[in-house]
Amino acid sequence: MLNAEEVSFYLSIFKGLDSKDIYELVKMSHTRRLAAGEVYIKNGSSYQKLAYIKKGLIRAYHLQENGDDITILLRWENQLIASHDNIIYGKPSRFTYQAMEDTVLIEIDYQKAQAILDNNPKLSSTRHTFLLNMLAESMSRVESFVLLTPEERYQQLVNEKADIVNRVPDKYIATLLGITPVSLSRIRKRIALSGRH
Amino acid sequence: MLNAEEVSFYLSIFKGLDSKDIYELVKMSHTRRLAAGEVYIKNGSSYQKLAYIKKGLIRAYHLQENGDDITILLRWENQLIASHDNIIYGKPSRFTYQAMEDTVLIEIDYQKAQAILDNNPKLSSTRHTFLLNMLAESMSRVESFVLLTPEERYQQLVNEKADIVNRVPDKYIATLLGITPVSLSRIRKRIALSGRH
DNA sequence: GGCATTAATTATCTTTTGTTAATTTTTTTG
DNA sequence: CAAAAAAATTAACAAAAGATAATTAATGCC
Repeated sequence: MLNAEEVSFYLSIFKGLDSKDIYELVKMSHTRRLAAGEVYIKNGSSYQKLAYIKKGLIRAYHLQENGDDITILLRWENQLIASHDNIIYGKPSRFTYQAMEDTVLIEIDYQKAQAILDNNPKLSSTRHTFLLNMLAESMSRVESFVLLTPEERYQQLVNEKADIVNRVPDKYIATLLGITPVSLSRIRKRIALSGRH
Repeated sequence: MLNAEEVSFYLSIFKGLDSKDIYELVKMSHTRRLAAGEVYIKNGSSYQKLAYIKKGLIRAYHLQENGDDITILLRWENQLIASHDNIIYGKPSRFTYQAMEDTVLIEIDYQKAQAILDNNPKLSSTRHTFLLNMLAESMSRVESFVLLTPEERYQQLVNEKADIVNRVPDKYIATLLGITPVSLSRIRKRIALSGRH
C-alpha cells in the first residue's frame, strides 16, 4: 500500500514522475528512524543505500589511531546522505555515520535507485541538479580551507549556518573546520573580545 | 568540415553517440591554444564555456587584497575546465585561469552543450560519471584538509601526483595546500632531514 | 654564456595552533 | 533536584605557521 507521505515526498523532489514511477520508488524505499546517538553506518561496513534526511542531523567522523575522532561532514534536513566510500569507490566506509538527534530517513537501495534513474530520462535532470549542488558545496568548502584562516572559516560557518552550529557541540564543529576543540575555544574568545569594543 | 581528431575525441569520451550527434558536437566546438603564461579566463569576467584539456596545465588562482595570489586548483590533460563561478552560480568569476604551459583546449559553449546533453539520454551516464568524478576529487581534497597536517598533505600530493608537482613552481603548490611558500620550504627541509637517517 | 628575473631557501620574530591536563560550566539522567 | 557525565574553557609549554626581509639558487632569455 502506498504511503501518502512518501508519494508527496517523491513528487516534491522529482518533477515529471508518473504514477507508475512513484509506485516503483515508494515500493522499494522505506522510512528508517534513528535515535539520538545511534550509529547509522559503522566504519568498515559496506552500506549501499541512499537516504534522504526528512528530519534530524547526522555526523560522519573518522576515528584516528589515538582514539580521537574527526568530523568529516554534517548532513541535515532535506539533504541526501550515503556512505560515499561505498557509493563512489565501492570500498568499505572509512567513516562512522551517527545521528546527533532523533532522525528520520527515507532509504532506498543505491543500485536499484540507479537502475530507475538510468531508465528514466525525466529524472536525469533532478539527479544532475543534486550532483551539481553537492559538487558546489564541496568546492566551496575546499575554497574555505584555501582562502580563509580558521577564524574566518568559523565566522563564515556561524554566519551561513548558525542553526546548524547551535545543534552540534563545538568540539565537532572544530574538527569539521580542521582545528582542535581547544583552538576553537580560543578563537571564540578572541571573537568575543574583539566584538565588545 | 569535420576534423578527424575531434571526432575521435568525442567518440573516446561519449560512448553511444551516432554520427549526427558527433557532427553536432564537432560543429559547435573548436580548438583553442594558449601560450605558457597566457590568461585563459580573467577574474571578474563571465565565460560560459566548457573546455577539455588535451595538453598543458591551467592554474586557477584568487587575487588577495594584498596582491598575493592563492592557487585554487590545477587542471591538466584529460580533465575538464570551466569557470565554476559562471557555470554553477551564474556569477562573474572570482578567479583567474592561467595556462602554466603551452596548452591546447577543446572548447564548447556551456549552454549549447547542456542542450545536447539534455536531449540525449545516452550521454547522461557519461555526464553523470564526469560529475561524480569531480565530486569524488573535491571530497577527497576536503578530507585531506580535515584529516592531514600540511606536511602530510604535501607528502600525499607528491606521492599521488609527482608529475604535476614537478610541472608547477612550489609557491603555487604551497597555496594550493593552504600554506605559504615559506612554510612549504620548511616542510620540504624537514622531510629531507628526516629522510636521511 | 652571462645578465636579469623569478623562485626557493634561510633567518628572525610574532602569532597561532597543538598537546596535555586541570578546572569550570553545561547537560543529562536517575 | 542532585549527582554524574560531557563539554567548554583555561593554563602552560612545545611545535608549527605567518610575515617580512635578506640571501642563495634556478630559470629564462638575448
